[in-house]
Order: sequence, then structure tokens, then C-alpha cells
Amino acid sequence: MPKRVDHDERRHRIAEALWRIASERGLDGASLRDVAAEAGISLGQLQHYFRTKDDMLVFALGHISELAARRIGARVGSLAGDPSPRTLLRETLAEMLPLDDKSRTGQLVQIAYFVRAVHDERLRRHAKEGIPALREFFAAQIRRAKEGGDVAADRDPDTEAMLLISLVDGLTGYVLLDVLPGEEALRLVDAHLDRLFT
Amino acid sequence: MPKRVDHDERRHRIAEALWRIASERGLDGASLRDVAAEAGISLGQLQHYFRTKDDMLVFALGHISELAARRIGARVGSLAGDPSPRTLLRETLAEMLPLDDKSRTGQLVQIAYFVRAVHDERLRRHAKEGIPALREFFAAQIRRAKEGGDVAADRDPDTEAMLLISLVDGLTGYVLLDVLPGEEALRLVDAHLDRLFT
DNA sequence: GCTATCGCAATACAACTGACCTGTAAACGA
DNA sequence: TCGTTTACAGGTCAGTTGTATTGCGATAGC
Repeated sequence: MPKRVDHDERRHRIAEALWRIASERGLDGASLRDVAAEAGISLGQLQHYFRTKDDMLVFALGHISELAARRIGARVGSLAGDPSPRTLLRETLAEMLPLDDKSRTGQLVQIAYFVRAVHDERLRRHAKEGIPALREFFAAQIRRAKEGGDVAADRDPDTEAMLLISLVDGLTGYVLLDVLPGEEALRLVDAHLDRLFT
Repeated sequence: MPKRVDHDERRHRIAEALWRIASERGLDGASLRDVAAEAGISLGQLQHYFRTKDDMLVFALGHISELAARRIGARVGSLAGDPSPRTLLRETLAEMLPLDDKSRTGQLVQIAYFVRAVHDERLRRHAKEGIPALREFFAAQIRRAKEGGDVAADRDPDTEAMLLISLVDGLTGYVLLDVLPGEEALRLVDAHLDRLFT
């Protein structure tokens, strides 16, 4: 066996270079040569790890979704004691908004993928696959809150869950466009939660 | 003076050809040659009407926003009698969702522009300019409803207006991704309105 | 009829794109 | 030591991109 290299580690490095470019210029502005230069490697090396550009895009999308999920998990996991459903929801929603530079970059990349996904079957499957789990997690919290009497009995958890997801996504767009400051978006989320919880 | 031609009419024709391509392949998939072919004209003629590609994009964005506003205006204007604030809001929101093929195309193009706008100062100005007016229109309806006792007194019209806009935008994304069917999105809007109006 | 101007076609061009294809060095097992 | 496999650098290629240039026909005022 010849020289051994951690393939996954290299691929992650390349994906992160791709994000840096995509968050500045969009996915279509990221050529293989640009990504290679940003990662500090040659075009040949990049192609050694990703046979086609499409492979690279799909891998990078999977990686960024994974990181976002882990970030949310870490934030929720670090909550003290036994957090209420409302707290869980609020912290998750807040982590989904582009409030700091890192998550702003992440959201910019996600949006870039979203646009491609609308026209690209393969990316669409990836983009859609996380939604049901998130929706179910939200619905479960609302169900718990209903049992505790914190949410009115006539609210449908699944409906409210999808409303929350859609709201955050819409707000995200406006924060990225600088129509809303981040704190204002968070205030709007809280206002919505005020109505959901009694 | 030589032959006179209606420049604006030609430009509109070209813009519409651009939309057809952009809604299928995205804005970056629309080269000048593609657009010219779709419009049934030569590349030379297209360049005669738009000196640069950027000029074409900016013009087409202005045109599509104008058409969307006109569509909403027509729908709202055709409401019988003296429509209630809730009816006005619901019909406007419904028209903003991509429920039929035409508005789906329109939304796909808007999204394509949105992504560019995040990175492009000139487009961002255009993309943002319609929001305040829409927000104020929504807020005005909610204010009217509060006076009529149809919305609780402690609701802030401006907050609720922005929540509505963001919600529809988030839902639009998921409809375009085929995560939600159109009717489901409309049902979610109605559910949200049920909570806003007493 | 002359000519300036407009409308448009055709072509050219330099830059860039992703995919592919070599050549080579290094590491390991036999 | 040899052969095989992996890691990478560099170059090539055909195709596409936006823009610039040139030329020519039609039309209107003089």
C-alpha cells in the first residue's frame, strides 16, 4: 500500500473552501479552479478527490447539513436541566436564523443549494430529506406542551410545526437581504411563540 | 428619421423569454444566446436592446415585480362589494403563493433573482424596494380589523404584517421544492389567519 | 437622390469552463 | 529489488461565455 491519506478530511477541507466562495459569489460563481485555489491545492488534486463537479456539490451539501444539525444539537443539548418545550423550540429556531457570521455563511450556502435543488433532481432529494425529521421534532414538542396545558387543545401540532419552519425560513431570507436585522427576526419568532403558547 | 420600433415592447418580449429559461434552469443557466433563441431573435438584436447582460437582468427584474404587483392588484380589485380586511389579506397571500403554473414560474424567477441579490448590490436595491409598501398594506388591514374588533387589541399590526410576509415566503420555498402541495400551503396560511383573527 | 441614422445580422475574440489524460514521485508488500 | 498502487502536478481539449466590431439594408429628412 502506498502513501495513505485521510480522504474524508481532504474532502471536508475542499467543501469548506467551496462554502467560502459560494457564500460570497454564489454556487455558480465557484469554478473548480477557484475552489482549488481557495483550498490551496491544485486542480488535479481536487479532481482526484471529486471525479466531477456534481460529486463535489452533493458531498458539500451533505456536509453542511450535517454540521448545521450538529450545531443545533449542541445548543439544545447544552440547555440546563430539563428545558421546557417552548425553550427547546425557541433555541432551535434561533440557531436556524443567520444571527452570527458563521451561520450567515451557512445560510447563504444553503440558499445557493436551494435554488439549484429546484432544478436538480439529485440535490432536491438531499434538500428535502431533513424536513420531515425537523417537522416531527417540532410537532413532538408542541404535543408535549399541549399535555402540559401550555398550548391550547385545539392547536394541531403538525400544522403549527410546519408554520414555525416556514416562518423561520422566510425570516432567514429577509435577514440575508438586510431587510430585517437579526434581532428583529428573533423578536418576530418570539412574538409568534407568544401566540402559540398560552 | 429611419424605421421606428417600440423599444419597450421588444425589451418586454426579451424579458419574458428570459423568465421562461430562468424558471427552468435558473438565471445562471440563461446565456445571452439562449435568451435570444428563446425570444426568436439574433444575438445581435438582443445586444441592440440591452448593452450588457446586467442591463437585461435588471430590466427583467423590474418588469416581473411590476407584473406580480399588477396581478395582486387585479385580484384584490375584483373582489365583490366591500371586502373585509381578512378577505383582502387572504386573497393577497394566496396570490403570492405559487399555486398555478404561471405564478410558479414567476416565483422561480423571483427566487433566482433573490439569490443574485444577496451578492449583488444593484439587484438588492431592486429586490428590497417593494417590501415596505407590502408590509404597510398588510399592517393597514390589520389596523382596520382591530378597529372592527376582529383582531385582538394587543396585536401589533406591523409585527403581524411582517410575520405574514415571512410566512408566505417560507411556504413558497417549500411549495417550489415539492415539500408541500399548494393547497396545503394555503391551508397553513388560513390556519395562521384563524389565530390572528378572533 | 443624397445622406445621416437606426435596426439588425454576422462574426470575431479573449477568457473561462469542466473533463480528461498524461507523467512522476512516493510508499508499501513481495 | 522489484512491481504495484496511490497521490498529485501539469497540461490539453472542446465547448461556452459576454462583449466588441463590422457591415449592410431600410427609412426618413433635406
